[in-house]
Amino acid sequence: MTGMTAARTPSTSPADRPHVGLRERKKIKTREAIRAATYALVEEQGYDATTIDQIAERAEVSPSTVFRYFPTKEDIVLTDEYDPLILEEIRARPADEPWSETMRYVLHRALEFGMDDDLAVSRLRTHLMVQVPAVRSRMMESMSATGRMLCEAIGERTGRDPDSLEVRVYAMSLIGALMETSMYWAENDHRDDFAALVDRTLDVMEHGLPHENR
Amino acid sequence: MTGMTAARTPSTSPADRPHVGLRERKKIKTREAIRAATYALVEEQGYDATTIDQIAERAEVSPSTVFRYFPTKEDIVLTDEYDPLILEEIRARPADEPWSETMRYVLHRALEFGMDDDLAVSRLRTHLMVQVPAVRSRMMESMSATGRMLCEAIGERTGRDPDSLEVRVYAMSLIGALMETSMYWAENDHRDDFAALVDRTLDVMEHGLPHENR
DNA sequence: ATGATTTTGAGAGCTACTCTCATTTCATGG
DNA sequence: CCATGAAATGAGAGTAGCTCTCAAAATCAT
Repeated sequence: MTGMTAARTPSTSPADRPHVGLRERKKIKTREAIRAATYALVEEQGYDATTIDQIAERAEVSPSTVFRYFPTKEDIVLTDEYDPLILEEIRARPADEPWSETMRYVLHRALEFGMDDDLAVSRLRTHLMVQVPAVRSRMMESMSATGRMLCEAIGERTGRDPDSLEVRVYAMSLIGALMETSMYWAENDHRDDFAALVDRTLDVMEHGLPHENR
Repeated sequence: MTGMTAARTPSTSPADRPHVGLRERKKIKTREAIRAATYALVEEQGYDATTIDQIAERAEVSPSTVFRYFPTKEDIVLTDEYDPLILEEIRARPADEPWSETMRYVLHRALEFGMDDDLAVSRLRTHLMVQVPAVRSRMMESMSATGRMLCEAIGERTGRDPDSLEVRVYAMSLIGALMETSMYWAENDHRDDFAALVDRTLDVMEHGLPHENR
């Protein structure tokens, strides 16, 4: 079910902005060339066996350039710029909607974006997350950034202090839960429907462990 | 030939066990020399500025030996061997005790052990956790190992499948929460009473965010 | 086209970490 | 007490991720 391709990116016409020059376009191309090269090489030889030099060679740039675009090797496979989107999505929800419903809705939206975009990449990413400790670590780092964003959102929404222990703990427990959900999904070879797993996760977060074993 | 093992006194007398030879003792000494050297150097110059060579020199071993004792630099400052202790502690609780109370009790016990042991080291560790991404990452890794242990414990205790999504999600959300609690403590310069923070954390995990802001 | 600015490539350099091999240190049986 | 085997150590070479610098090349503004 890969519907919902309605809201495309709003007009990439060149006349849209006067300053989308050749430079910007080349940068984007380079960035994607590096990522594409990395994905290909990692699938061919595995993550550890893939060196920066190889990536640079296949992407037809110098090794220096690779580091100019990505601070670490892990970042090449992990770019998630969803945070601002999620935040927007949260802000767009009616203010009187219960928080748990907002969360559920927003997460499903995020999944549509992230997975529809390229399911293969999502799978590779979660797979690497399970296999390669360095990637997993980097992923946790980036998710804890998402956690801080969540704190802000909760603060705006409920008037609570976003820096209070309670809000921070709540946000990070959610992040930890979702992290584990991704691992579970990948460990079971992506057989489950990820959205369904997320729903079960949110159930646990709302109501605790179910009393019956399944 | 056999060293006559006398009565069961858990004393550390040398004749107690025949096989705690000079070799074992030296290994322990080396291990602690490396750690002590690292702590000292890190407090003098900071984590990143401290190299393995410096550590080796101050501990009076070769750099090779440092890596023989610790797989990574982060591990030198992060050895937490508490997991088995915690597991034992959980198993020792009465089977009909509510899980949340068990958790609360066990965590407080773990704090007594970990903090009383050497408060200064606990502070340095959590401080590094906030400051140095690599240390934080490594810490998260080791805490996720604790999470898997928790899954086992929950399985034993409640008869649930320890590999089920629900149990794993619950365990990891707890781990994430406690991680954030540590960060909060360190970020506020260890001014709060850590045990009290843990209690507030467990409250959030049990009852969700409080409705009133504090 | 000219000059200013940005991006890139080349390469040196640092450090964490691995691997190998010879040397030293401890354990043990006669 | 010494000879033999096993384990720990040190020395050194090698790899790869990552940083920094500087000059060449590409793009932009006028």
